[in-house]
Amino acid sequence: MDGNKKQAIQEDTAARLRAAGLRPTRPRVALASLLLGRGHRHLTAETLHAEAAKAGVRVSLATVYNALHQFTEAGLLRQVVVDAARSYFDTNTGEHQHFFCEDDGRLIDIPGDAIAVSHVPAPPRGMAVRRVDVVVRIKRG
Amino acid sequence: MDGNKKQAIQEDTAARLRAAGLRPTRPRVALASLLLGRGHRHLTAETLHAEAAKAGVRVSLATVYNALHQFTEAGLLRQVVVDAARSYFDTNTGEHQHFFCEDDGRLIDIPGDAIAVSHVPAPPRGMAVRRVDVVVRIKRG
DNA sequence: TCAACAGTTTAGAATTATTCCAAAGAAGAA
DNA sequence: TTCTTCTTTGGAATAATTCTAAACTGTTGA
Ligand SMILES: [Mn+2]
Ligand SMILES: [Mn+2]
Ligand SMILES: [Zn+2]
Ligand SMILES: [Zn+2]
Repeated sequence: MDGNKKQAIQEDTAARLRAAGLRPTRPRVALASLLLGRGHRHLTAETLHAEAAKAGVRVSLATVYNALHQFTEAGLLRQVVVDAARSYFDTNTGEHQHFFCEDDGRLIDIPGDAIAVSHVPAPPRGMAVRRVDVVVRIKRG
Repeated sequence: MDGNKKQAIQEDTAARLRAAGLRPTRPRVALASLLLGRGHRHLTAETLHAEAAKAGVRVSLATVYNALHQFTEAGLLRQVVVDAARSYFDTNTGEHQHFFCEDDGRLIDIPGDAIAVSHVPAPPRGMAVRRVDVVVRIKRG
């Protein structure tokens, strides 16, 4: 990727962060560029940290965790809970669901209009539905 | 609960464990009796450990974890993943789904015949669907 | 009845993911 | 610039869970 394009992406990213009420600091711009640059992805804090390192961005793991949570709060990411051991973050914030491969821990998107959940009962009085998550657990065989 | 009834429950439990290929040891019988005695419940290792202690059963936390996993493997329990922080176990192994209250971490059953997931796409070639989990996340307000 | 083996329990250490902390650094406003 | 407010960060702290190796117990078959 040439320098001009990279800079353009970063300015775009900075604008998104500012719009979300987050200071476009060097670490945040770098992480957000990595995250939001290349289509939809599912990744963990460790994954992102490693990817940043490979891209020559030196950020602490604490900063990666901070950024992931702040981005999620800001609606730039969505957190996916499928495995008790680790937390996944999803750059696809649109309505969709997931296959979760129990063999290798991989997540695969299921378009939101492909799947339908019907007859969800009303929640207990005083409670509001925040989201309906569907996880289709799959395995080899 | 009188002694006779308690003993009857324990003999019943021992039989279930034996049928599942698990030696009916004192800790396992005690835990299984607590778990399978009183209707459907959702609980964590800590919860069960505390409950055992209150019932006068001294078992280590390691044993609680072992038992929960073995019981799950044997089909006496089902594990529910809704919160990245802790693992829930469900004494209801029938087909059903859950409300998850994000305020207090409580799980509420949704009968399996009340909810329906349709148009689940076929999994990738060579993969089989193990289960479809639906979590309706709710909160106050 | 009981030895002997295999499976089980357990205390405590280890592991792992994640969060916390307090000091040093960087961004925005003036 | 200068000042103020966020941010970042290395390292310590947490918390859930797993591991380990030694002690213990259920089962079996002499
Ligand atoms: Mn996608
Ligand atoms: Mn954890
Ligand atoms: Zn996704
Ligand atoms: Zn349930």
